[in-house]
Amino acid sequence: MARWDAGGVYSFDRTRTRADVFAIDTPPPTVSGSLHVGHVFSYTHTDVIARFQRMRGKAVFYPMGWDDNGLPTERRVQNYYGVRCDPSLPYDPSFTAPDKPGKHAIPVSRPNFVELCARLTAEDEKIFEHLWRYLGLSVDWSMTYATIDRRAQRVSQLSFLRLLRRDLAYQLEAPTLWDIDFRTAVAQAELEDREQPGAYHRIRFKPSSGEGAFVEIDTTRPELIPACVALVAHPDDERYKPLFGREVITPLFGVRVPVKPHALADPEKGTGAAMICTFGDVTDVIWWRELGLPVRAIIQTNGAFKPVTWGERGWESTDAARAQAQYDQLAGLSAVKARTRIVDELKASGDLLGEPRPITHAVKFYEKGDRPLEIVTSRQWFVKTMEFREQLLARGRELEWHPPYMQARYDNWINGLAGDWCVSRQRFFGVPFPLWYKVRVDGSLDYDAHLVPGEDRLPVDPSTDVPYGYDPGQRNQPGGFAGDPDVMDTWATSSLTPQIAARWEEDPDLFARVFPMDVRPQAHDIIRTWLFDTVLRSHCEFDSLPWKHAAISGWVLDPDRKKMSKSKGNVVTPMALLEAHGSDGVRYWAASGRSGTDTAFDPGQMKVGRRLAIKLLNASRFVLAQPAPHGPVTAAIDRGLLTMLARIVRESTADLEAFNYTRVLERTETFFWSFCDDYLELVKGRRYGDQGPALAASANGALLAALSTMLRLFAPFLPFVTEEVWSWWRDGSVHRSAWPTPEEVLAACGGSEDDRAVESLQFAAAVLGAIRKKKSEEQRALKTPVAKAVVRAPAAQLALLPEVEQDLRASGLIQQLETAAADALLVDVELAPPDTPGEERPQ
RNA sequence: GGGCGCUUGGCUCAGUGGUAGAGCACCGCCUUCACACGGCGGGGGUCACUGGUUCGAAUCCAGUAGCGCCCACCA
Repeated sequence: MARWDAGGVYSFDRTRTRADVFAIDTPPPTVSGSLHVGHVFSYTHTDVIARFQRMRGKAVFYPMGWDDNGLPTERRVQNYYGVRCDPSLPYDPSFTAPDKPGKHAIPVSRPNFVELCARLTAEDEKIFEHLWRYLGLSVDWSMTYATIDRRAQRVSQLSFLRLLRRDLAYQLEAPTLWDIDFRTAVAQAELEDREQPGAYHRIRFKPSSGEGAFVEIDTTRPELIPACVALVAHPDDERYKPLFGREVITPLFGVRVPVKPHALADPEKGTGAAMICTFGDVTDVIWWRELGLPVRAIIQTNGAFKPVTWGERGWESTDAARAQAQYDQLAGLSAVKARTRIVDELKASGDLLGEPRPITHAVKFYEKGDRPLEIVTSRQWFVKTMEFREQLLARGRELEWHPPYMQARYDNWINGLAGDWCVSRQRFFGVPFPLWYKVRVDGSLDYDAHLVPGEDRLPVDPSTDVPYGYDPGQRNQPGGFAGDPDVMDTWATSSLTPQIAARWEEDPDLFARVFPMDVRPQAHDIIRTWLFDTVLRSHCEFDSLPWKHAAISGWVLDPDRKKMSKSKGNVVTPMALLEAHGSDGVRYWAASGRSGTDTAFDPGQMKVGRRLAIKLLNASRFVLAQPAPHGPVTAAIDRGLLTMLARIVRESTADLEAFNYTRVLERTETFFWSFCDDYLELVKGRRYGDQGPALAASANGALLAALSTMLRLFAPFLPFVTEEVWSWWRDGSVHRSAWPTPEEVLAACGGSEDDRAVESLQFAAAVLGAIRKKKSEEQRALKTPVAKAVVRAPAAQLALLPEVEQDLRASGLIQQLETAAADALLVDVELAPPDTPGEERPQ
């Protein structure tokens, strides 16, 4: 490793033009988590491609980023140091974190908190880099970035301001998906469904006229009755048609709400009528918006029912005193507790019909959260995506997907988009929105009056920096300014990794040499987030794809076919693996996993990889012990070997260009083993001069050419062992050597392919195999001489015999060799008697 | 509900029109002068199921089932 660094083997040559560059948009791993075997797996895939392209002569732009931005870091810092962020506190320059977290979290200011985040992530990054180097990633370590560093912040804020200037970013107060524990908005892309137990409650609503039947609905969230603003049913539903336009009275609270028709109401579900609340789920939001309903919000940002004085606008009740009394019981409670309470009240009032019927249903969660999402009205920043849907689908078709079927996930996601991208988060550790608002004389914020910094000032922190034309004393004062308190979604920054790594608008020369990049390697679970968002940003800013290829890797599954993850406790630490099986061994296993395919964690394969590396070491030692000069390759089986190898080189080059690395490794390995088992055995005697110097030179020439080629074919997969062997006899690094070409291999044996020579080699190997089989069947030592061998074969094959006979006699220890015509190859083998003393090599 | 992928020997997987393959595991043999962190050999599969196309199907087409994943406005 030290040698690679010292020689600048992996340095990016920025004098090269775009056509000679291969640029990789390396995924920045989340440093707050630990690296697991899945990282080793997918990063190896990328490294194989990087090494191949480098040997092909490309200047490989292979940076490394650290994703230290966002909630995972916040959470880790909170737990590691035992602190919590309180933005209202002033910065304390003398603050030092305790060695161990105490019982109670220590409140610290936002700048102090951010300092702790930076300190901890810096330590994590060192550990990560060590592992990557140990694994042998051919990253240019002079080009690292972190998603929270100044460069990333600058790019992130710059890109945001550009979107804002073009009206592609906007602010809106609207119902937003909200995590009540993290107390932040979350985006559609961060949702996941989880099966949760719940129960249908059948509730009756009294007609406001006092006449006619009660209207019954089923709901899983009866606690939201005070937030009910309407009932809804399908427009064609005969049962409810007469009710459309009329009003009903909510139970317990006595609020008059209309009955409305809407096509989304499913007559098959429940009673066919549903309660619309502000807001129980995303369907409520659609109904509320499309039917123009009022808001009766009751859930606060912490998930508790907010205190309400009944009688506010929109909260009229036929019995305000009763409504207030009912509601006072709920105020301050969580949704779950409120549900229990209200069910008791409904039972008492007779408005709950029958018992709740338990069900299991999918509920939306923030993917990192522990409690179901609520929908809370708040002011958030959005980036326009809906209007670009068709164009983004076209970008998806333009992108080359590996494997191709992964494009379906991208299309699926775009076709399912429900709204623009909410990019603001009510968190502390992240890239701040680079703007301020004017404060009106009455102290309220004028959100339409942004104050934005010049691009040359970026990055800014609006909580400490001051907009032009103002002085710090005017912060939060009437007539003054106030900083936007939010930070951006981590994906808002991560979606700019090509721009960050390529130093957009900072180093235009570099940017022009590497952007758009060649490949984005990533896993399939973040196509809807990272890949999609990156395409969006590039499309908006540059009207182009950010890269030409998307190389999608699968997951590593444990033997039970479950995704390996920390929470399941089935993760093996990567460092222990690398130490146990060797980096080449682990890489061998990883490289056997095809693009997009989930792969079983398999230490057995790592052992095989290590064995291959050792075999390569030993075979190389044999090849390089050149007992006679090497010279022109003339013998048939030597030319056959190089012809086969030339074909493998041709196929492997095409496969690696197409990101199909598994096939290359498999094919090269198969060739190498037959090279060891058959070819080396066949030429062993000849190369020592048994058949004279010319034929010895032919064997040695072929051995050297084959070894040189195989080492280079293996180099992207097994960088350590190949570099070691290369250093025994060649100058420089194998990883900077030229990728082999068929022409180069054939040049060593006369310049053209030779089918007949290939057949000769295969024929000789088959005869040798038959002799070995006989010895094995007879349970005799391999050094047992063959008293007599009769090769029965078609005439065409027998015609090949003279060219390989001497090699066969020597390697098979054949004393008497005869031939006979036959339809297919069959070898009669007669071994020397067991007690024959002359178990020695015939001359 | 829509979509994608997978289903080949005990295990992990190649193989996409022409007589079923590899590695691991298993069994047997061999300390051969590159390699016992080794080598050689062997047993083992009606290629999920049904139908179709074809001279011929693991391979192409249609459908079915199971598993996994992605997506969706699941009151």
